[in-house]
Amino acid sequence: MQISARADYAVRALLVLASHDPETTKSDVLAESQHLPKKFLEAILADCRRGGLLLSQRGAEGGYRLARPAAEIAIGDVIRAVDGPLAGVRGARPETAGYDGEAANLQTVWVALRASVRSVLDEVTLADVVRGELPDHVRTLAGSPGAWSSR
Amino acid sequence: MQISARADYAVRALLVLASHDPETTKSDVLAESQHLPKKFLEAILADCRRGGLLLSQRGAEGGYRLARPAAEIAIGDVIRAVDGPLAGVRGARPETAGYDGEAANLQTVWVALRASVRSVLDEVTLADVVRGELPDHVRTLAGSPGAWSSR
DNA sequence: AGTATCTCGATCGGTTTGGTAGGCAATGCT
DNA sequence: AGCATTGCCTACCAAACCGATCGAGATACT
Repeated sequence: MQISARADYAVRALLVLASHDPETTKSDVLAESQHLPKKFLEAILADCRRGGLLLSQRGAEGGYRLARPAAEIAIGDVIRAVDGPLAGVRGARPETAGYDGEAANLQTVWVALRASVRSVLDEVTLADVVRGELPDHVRTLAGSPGAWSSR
Repeated sequence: MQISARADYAVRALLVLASHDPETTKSDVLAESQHLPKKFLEAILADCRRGGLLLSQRGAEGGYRLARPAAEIAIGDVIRAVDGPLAGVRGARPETAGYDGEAANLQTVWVALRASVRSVLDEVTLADVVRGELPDHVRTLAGSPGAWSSR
């Protein structure tokens, strides 16, 4: 249940792109404005391009731009592009589990967990984060007691 | 956002222990009844013991048993015992992020995500899963449209 | 004491992760 | 045409992690 460096960097870079929409921005600018390792970021941006989130332009005056409006790209889309499926059990999808005995109902828990994760990551878009206006559902979660303290 | 083999195995073993409560059960039985690699499971059970979830008895007639009633051990407790914090960003806690610029509000998203994960894993206990009676909140999530299909 | 169990600590090989380096391909400017 | 700029691909590397195992230490029974 960890957000990898790839996912974190990808989201941050796309947030910068979203705020510069629709002009193209070069990777240098993205890396410096969020203090990300340049070459590593390039590899991540390539994943986003292959995932259909980004368009790229080579050569001088080149750079990247969003393939869709920022309001139509969810955080979950970005994570899926760089890390694969949002949630899984031992590398596989929760619905393909096949537990028996006392663990028979465990599958339902994992499915509920995935649904819960999706309810956050698939509802928040890049535009939401840039504008600082998160969906009510997400604001409620972040404002619930103990949300900001470790456990 | 993956459930590791350690976490999956740990939960399944503790579910068996919960159903045998309060008698001690040896790792052999746990491994066979859920088809888990025996020696690997032992290492995982040791983590649970150090985490205060299990009591162990060495030697002949030894085995493991729950340190608390099954209704007072949440799935989240088990995962924390074997994998550390439930949710984090690049190995650190979400609240220690320190984003700036366009990503300033991203921290709130990660905190909401963690709260969402906790709302499932910290509300479901071992006893719930064994009895097949999950909290309403979790049943609603698992029953929501699309919860059982991949994306 | 001896022995059969059973847990515990250390270890190990392979994969993934985070990050770097260099060369090639495409584009625009002069 | 020639050159500077910028993305793209392959390879490489160290460190961490993951799944799994071996040998030793603790306990109970005879």
